[in-house]
Amino acid sequence: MGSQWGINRTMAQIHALLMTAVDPMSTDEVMEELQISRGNAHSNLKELVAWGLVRVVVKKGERRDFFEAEKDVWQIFTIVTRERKKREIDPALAVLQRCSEGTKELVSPEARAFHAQMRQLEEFVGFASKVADRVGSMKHGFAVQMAAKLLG
Amino acid sequence: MGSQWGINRTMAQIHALLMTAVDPMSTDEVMEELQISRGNAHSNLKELVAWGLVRVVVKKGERRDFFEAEKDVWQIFTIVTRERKKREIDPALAVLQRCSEGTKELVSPEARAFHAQMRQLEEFVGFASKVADRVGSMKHGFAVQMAAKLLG
DNA sequence: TGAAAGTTTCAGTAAATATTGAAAATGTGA
DNA sequence: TCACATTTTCAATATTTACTGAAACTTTCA
Repeated sequence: MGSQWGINRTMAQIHALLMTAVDPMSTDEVMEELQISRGNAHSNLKELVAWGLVRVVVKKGERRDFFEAEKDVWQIFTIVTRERKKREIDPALAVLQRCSEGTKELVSPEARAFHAQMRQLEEFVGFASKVADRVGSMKHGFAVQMAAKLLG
Repeated sequence: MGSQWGINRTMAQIHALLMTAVDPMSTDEVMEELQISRGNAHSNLKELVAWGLVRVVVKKGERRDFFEAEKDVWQIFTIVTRERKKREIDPALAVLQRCSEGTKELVSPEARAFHAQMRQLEEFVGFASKVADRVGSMKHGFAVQMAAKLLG
């Protein structure tokens, strides 16, 4: 499912596997189940942990690490919202601000059209940024209320 | 900018070029400006037209096609919202419905956990689908009101 | 009708990304 | 301290995706 969408196949597979697993799994179990190499399992698990979608669990008496996915759908959504904002919206906004700032003084018709276009985009992306912040920090209950209003 | 994000480099470049161009451009002008092959220019222009982000303009007395980008930022947003819903949310929802339907009757603890997880995901994606519909058909003015409430 | 202008297709190639597997590094208990 | 279990890194390779350029096709008008 997620492979449609920016995320690579293995990472999506591992996430799905952990989401539906009853207990935390070791790297070896993941490798075995999905028939992938150690390096691949390792790097994708690391990435999932970096996203906050998967947690490392230490079992007492066990030396190796076990992994467990966040299963609450709303939690997953807010994590992904925050990460994507950070990785996609924030850098875009920075670029747009430089573009519109750097062309502010130009006077040729083309330059003025360009500047106006950049300003509009900047405004929109800035708006998106604020919306993402709000949504990413909403509690589930509040989101449901919101939804009721929006869809009612 | 857009290359962070699912869209390939050339397509993003062409869109950016047309967005900031004052007049519609021909395939040859696009090729020349971006130093890309005819086939590449052609297929990406076609794709942009399929998305509805670019329109074909026929100039009288001119045989070849000219291309012009939608420049209104809110319009672009609603187009992208609708397209992505169609391409990402709808198919995902279909898969989830099959998953949860197909496991409804199973009784083993693992299967029940799996089913519950699928149900939750299905519910969430269904919600996302409705939100996308609403947002994708909002008028700009209405969205601004909404935003004011959300951010106020 | 046919030659010029323009568009579309597609097999081959290039570029970008993901994956492997083995070696190096790190941690742990005796 | 060493031997062993585990994690991490990374150069080589495989896979996927994008791009080229030339040929085939279509349209238009003299």
